[in-house]
Amino acid sequence: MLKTHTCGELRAQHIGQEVTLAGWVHRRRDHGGLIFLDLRDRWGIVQVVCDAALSVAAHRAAEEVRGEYVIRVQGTVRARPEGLANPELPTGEIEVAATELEVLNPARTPPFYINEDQPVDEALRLRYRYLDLRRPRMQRNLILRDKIVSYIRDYLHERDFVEIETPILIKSTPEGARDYIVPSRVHPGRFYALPQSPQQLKQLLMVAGFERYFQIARCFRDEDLRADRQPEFTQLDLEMSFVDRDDILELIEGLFIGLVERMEPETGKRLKTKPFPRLTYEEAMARYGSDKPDLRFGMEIIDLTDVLGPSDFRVFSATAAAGGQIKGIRAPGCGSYSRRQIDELTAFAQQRGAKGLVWLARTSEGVRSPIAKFLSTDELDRTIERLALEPGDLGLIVADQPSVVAQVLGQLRLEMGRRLKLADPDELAFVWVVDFPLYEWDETEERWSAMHHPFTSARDEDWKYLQPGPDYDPGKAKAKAYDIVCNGWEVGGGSIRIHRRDQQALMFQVLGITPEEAQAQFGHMLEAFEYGAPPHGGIAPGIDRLVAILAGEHNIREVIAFPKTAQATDLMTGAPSPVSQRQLDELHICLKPDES
RNA sequence: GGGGGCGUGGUGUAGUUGGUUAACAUGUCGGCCUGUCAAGCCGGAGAUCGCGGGUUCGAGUCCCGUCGCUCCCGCCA
Repeated sequence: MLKTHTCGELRAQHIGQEVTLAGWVHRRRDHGGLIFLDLRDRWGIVQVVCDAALSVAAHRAAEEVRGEYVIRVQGTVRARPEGLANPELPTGEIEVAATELEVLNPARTPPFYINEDQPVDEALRLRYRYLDLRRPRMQRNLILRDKIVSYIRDYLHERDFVEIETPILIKSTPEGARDYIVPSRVHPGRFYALPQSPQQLKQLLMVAGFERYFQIARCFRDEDLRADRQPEFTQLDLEMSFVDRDDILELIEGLFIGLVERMEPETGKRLKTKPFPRLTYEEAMARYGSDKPDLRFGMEIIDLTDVLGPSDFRVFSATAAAGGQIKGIRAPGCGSYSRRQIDELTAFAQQRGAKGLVWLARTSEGVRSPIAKFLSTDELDRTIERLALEPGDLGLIVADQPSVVAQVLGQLRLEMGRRLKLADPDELAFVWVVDFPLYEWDETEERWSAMHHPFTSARDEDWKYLQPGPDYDPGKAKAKAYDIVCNGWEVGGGSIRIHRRDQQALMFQVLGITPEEAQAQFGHMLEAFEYGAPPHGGIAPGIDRLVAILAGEHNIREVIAFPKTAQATDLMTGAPSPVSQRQLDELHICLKPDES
């Protein structure tokens, strides 16, 4: 090693020791005959004093040194003079008096500050990611990520799980997200796909008899990005045999509770409730307008259809008559919102599909609302009571089809929560959402599609909705599927799988996949199920999202060493980039004329 | 594919209803300086205001297009 100690470890106990340090020059303070260097390595910062009176050579070398130079220093640890300790620094009691200073490598002036936590344009950070990663924020986040992954591995190994790698080059399947595909050189015109998740492979590992499998798995989806979505991301992929839903839920709940509590000293994040509450999908949609509700605050959505449906206000009565809903939320203390603020909220609601937004402010005198004149005293009183409006509160009401009402009020709830700062940033509100529908209707393709994926089991009592016959009604079938949600982020999802060939065939039939197509695309799965597949199920929590939440970051790029931009490019390497004609030829690929 | 936001010395920002030489902080370079720790003091350099076009006597400012970054909708089994 080029160093005997790390910069961060030196304390008063080391006083008198000869040490050799190596690291980056964090800051330099030149007093003429005396130069102070703050030397930084991964473990911390220590002050090096280069005194011309002590070593002319070290002092002369320090005069040439600049920020981010890589240097090696030999010297003696000594106590700082009386009253000159720096309480801001863990090493602040001491300093290293340099006897020798060697520049291992000079550095150009960095394009942005490394020694200050000043905001920098993200494009610049990504272009010079290796410099960005030197900064304390990214060092902290990536080290936290390592601790989290390490905790997860320990937890699962203690419970007899086996970590098994699965291939990155696999077969493309039409279901789900758009695949990243890789051309085959050996087989002209054929392609591999990168896994959207190791879903089928982990199920086959259950057929193989491993019973408890996990993997910290990279997954790839060629879809547009979001703050919580990257084209490649990492999942804790996990599968167990001979389990039912609650076995998976209890395993993961134990993992997350233990993880959060272990990490609390450095994250400052604490659980809002344990054990985790459970909501059915229906409840979540009805009460929070979302299948990933932020439960750090209340502001539940209240059903007013029975109160306002019969009213003389045409919008309400017409909506109720058409099978729609009238629902509202209470925005505490917003009764004094100006016309302008109300207009903003109305525009917000309309952008999300509402035809309009009805508001109702309770004042000390009574009620102020554009629709007050259409409502009877009784209807008004019952609305106020149902919404629990206190004087000074604002009620926001939407009338529409249930999906629109949920969408709009769910978003409005989050928006009001933000405005009123109702969510505690240091609180983690985990919640299970269970009993998802097995299918959702795809409007554009006019067919049923799997809400989770086509290997998800229906609830035992719901298989009848898939059987051709009088009970056939796929929309009614609920799945043995579950999501773990935290602070409004979907942190993971899973299900109990189908393990019988007849049930899998039924599933494909409802999805409109013919037996021939099923054979071509999933033949290996169907065949495997004929060789003694155990009942099994699993879950796949997203590591990036989990780490981001624990790190207090609002974007998963902050917990990924080398992320892509929102346009799925890598500003550091320039990927994606053109390739040579020779490479294309080898792969039997011909570009369209306007795209080459 | 659609909508919103941002783009001004290396970095972070200011720049009024269009009006003289584009301002501030910090960094950077040079000088002075032996107890600083965001060191201090003095001096210097550094911007075709993302790019292209238009309106105008005059554009950082207004309009159109375009590029980049970002957030959201669609999409994400």
